Amino acid sequence: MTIADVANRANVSKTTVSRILNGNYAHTTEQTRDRVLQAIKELDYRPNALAKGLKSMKTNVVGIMLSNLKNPFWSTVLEGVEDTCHDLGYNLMICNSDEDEQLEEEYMREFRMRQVDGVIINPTGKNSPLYDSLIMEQYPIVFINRRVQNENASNVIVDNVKGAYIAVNHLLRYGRRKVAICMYRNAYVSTWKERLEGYKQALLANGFSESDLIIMELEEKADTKKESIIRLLKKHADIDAIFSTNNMITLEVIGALRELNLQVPAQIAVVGYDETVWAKYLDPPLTTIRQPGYQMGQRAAHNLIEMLSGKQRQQAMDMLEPELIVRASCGAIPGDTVLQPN
Amino acid sequence: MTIADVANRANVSKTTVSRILNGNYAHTTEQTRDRVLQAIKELDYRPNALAKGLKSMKTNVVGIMLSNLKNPFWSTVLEGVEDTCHDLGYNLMICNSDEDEQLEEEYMREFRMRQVDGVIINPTGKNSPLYDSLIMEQYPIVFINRRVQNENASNVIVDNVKGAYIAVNHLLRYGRRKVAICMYRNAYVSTWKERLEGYKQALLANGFSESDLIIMELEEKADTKKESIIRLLKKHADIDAIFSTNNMITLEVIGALRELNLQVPAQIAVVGYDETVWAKYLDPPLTTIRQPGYQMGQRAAHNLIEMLSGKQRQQAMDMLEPELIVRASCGAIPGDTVLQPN
DNA sequence: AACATTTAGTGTATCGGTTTCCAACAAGAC
DNA sequence: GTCTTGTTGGAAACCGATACACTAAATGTT
Repeated sequence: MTIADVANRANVSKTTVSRILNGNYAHTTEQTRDRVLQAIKELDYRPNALAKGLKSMKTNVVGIMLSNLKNPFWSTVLEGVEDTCHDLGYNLMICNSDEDEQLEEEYMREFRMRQVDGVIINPTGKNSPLYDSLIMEQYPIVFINRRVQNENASNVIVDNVKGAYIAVNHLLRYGRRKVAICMYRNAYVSTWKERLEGYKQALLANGFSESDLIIMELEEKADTKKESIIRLLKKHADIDAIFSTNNMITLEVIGALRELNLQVPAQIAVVGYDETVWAKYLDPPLTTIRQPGYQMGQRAAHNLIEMLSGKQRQQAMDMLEPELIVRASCGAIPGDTVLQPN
Repeated sequence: MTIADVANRANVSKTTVSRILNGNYAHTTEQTRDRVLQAIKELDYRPNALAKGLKSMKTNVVGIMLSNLKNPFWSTVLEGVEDTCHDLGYNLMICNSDEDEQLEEEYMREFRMRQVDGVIINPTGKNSPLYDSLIMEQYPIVFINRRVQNENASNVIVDNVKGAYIAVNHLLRYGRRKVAICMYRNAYVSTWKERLEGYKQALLANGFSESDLIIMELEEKADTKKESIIRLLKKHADIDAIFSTNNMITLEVIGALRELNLQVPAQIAVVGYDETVWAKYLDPPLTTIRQPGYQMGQRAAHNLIEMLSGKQRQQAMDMLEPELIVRASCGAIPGDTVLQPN
C-alpha cells in the first residue's frame, strides 16, 4: 500500500497525491483533490514516515534523554513534553542515560542516526565536549533541569539558587540555627551546585558565616543512603533542621530520623526539594519546594520545536520559578505565605 | 556523509561497505575490511537509520503506549522496558493515550506510519475492535498490565485477582469484618474487574456473603476524589478496613481518613495496591501489594522482541506474582509472613 | 591443460516518498 | 492568428541504505 497505489486508483500521478497529502493545493482542482482523497480513504492509505523523512530530511520526531528515569519527578516533566509534542505534530523517542556519560554519548549517536529533528536532554554534566560540539554545529538541543555552561546553549531550568534560598531562609526565619544541607556528592551537576549556593546565601544573609555550613554528602549510587544519613546525623548531633535537596534523599532522611527517634519538627525541622503527590501525606506533612515539572517539559518541547522551525534563535535561558509549600515538617504555621528572598 | 563516501574512500563498492557494517564478513578479506573500517572511522560515518529501515523493512524501534503517564508507577515499568530494549538493540518511542480511546487509535496509527517494529500497550480497554484487528493481522503487540480478552493476544500482567485476594484475606485474618474496596468506576479495564473479583473471592472464602461487599466507586477523572471518599466513608460509617486499588486512590483515602480524624489502623485498617517508594514513610507506614513493575516492563519488551525475531509465537499470557508487604496500616504485625490464598 | 567450484567483490534495482523541471492546454493581449 | 501568461498535471531524479544477480580471479579436480 503505497502512494503509487493511491495514484493508480485515482488516475493521477504520484506527484499529485503527494501534493494533496501535504496540503499543497496549488496545482490541483477540487475534483482531482476529491478523487484522490476518496482513493486514500478507500485504501486506508498510511504514508510511510521513513520514506518521507528520508527524502525531506525531517522526521517530526524529537528525542528526550533523561538521566534517571526511575525518579518519579520525571513522570510529570515527560507528560508536559509529550503533550506539547503531540499538539505540535511530533512524536517522542525516549532514553535513559542513568547518569552514565558513555551511555549518554551512545544514545546521542543513536538519536542522530535516526535523524531525530532535535533533542531535549537532562545532561549527566560529564560530557562538556559533547555538549559544546553539538551546540557548535547548531544541532537543535534543549537542556532541561540542569544548566549547561555555554553561552549559546538553550536551557530550561528552575531557579535552584532561589529554591534553596527560600527553603533555608524559611527555616531560619522560624528560629532554626543549625541548618544542614543533605545532597549528593557530585561535582558535575549544576542543580547541586546551585542548591548549595542558595543554602549558603541564605545562611550568610541571615548573619551566619561560612563556618556555619553543615554539608551532609551522600553517594548517589549507593544503596546505603539511609545508613550514611544516620552516620552523618550522629556526627552532627546538634543540628535542628535539614534542607534535603531532592525527593529521593528526603525519603531517606525521613527514614533515618524515624530510626533515630528524632521528632519532626520538634527536634529537627525538614524542608525537601521537589513537591510530590505524596508529600502532604507523610508524617508529618512535608514542607517542600515545588518545581513546575509539567511546565518545564512544556517549555522545553516548545522551545525546541520553535528552534526547529527557525522561529527562535539557538540561545535561550528559560528560568522557571520554584515555590515554597509550607506544611508541618518545617515547624512553621501551614498556610503561611510564601517567603521571598530579600 | 553517506555509505557512498565511505565506499569511495576505501575504494570498494557500497555493497561491500554495507556488508561490513552489518557484520556480514562472508565476502570480504581482512584487508578490505580494515580499509573500510578505517574509512568509517576517519569520516566519522553514521549510517542513516531511515534509509536502512526503508529498505530493510525493520527499524529496530518499538513503541510504548501508556494510558496515564502521570502515575509514577509507570516510571519503573518504563525503566524495565527501556533497559531491555537498549540491551537488545532497540530504541523506544513513547506516547500517552491518557485513557482516551481516540488518542489511542491516533497514536497507534502514528506508530504504524513510522514503521515501528512492534508496540507495547497498556490499553484503555475501550477499543476492542482495534485490538482484535491488530491481533488478527498479526501485528506485533504486547498488552501490558491490563489484559485483552482475545485468545491470540500476548499479555504481560500481574495476577490481580490474587493480589486483591491476599490483601483482603490479610485484613480478614487480622479480624476486620467490614472491609470496603475503593476503586474507579470503569467498566473497560481488566485490572479493576479482577481486583474486585479478588476482593469478592476473599470475602466469600472467609464465610462472608455477597451482601457483605462494600464497594466505594470513584470517578477517575474527577478532581474531587477525596471529597467523594469522605462522602462514602460517612455513608458507610461502620467499615473497619479499606482495600484501596491503586496508589493514587490510596493517597486520597489517607487524606480523607485524616480529615475525618479516623485512626489508622485503630479504627480503620488500610491496604493499598501498588508498592511505592513512599509507602513505608507514610503515617502509619502503609501495607501494600507490590507489583513487579520493572520486571513487567522487562518481560513485555523481551516478549515483544522475541516475537519480532519469530522465536516466540504470538499468543502468550505472562502472569507475574504480586506480593503482600506488611507494614503498620493494616493493623497486623510488621514482618509477618506473606499470606497465600487457600 | 581443461573444466568445475569457490571466493571476493561489483552494478543496479529497489524501498516509498518529495521535488525539480517540463508539457499541455486555456485564456488574454495585441 | 500568434505570443504571452497562468493553470493543472506528470516524468524522472533523488534521499541513503540493502540485496539480488552477476563477474573475475583463484583454487581444486582429473
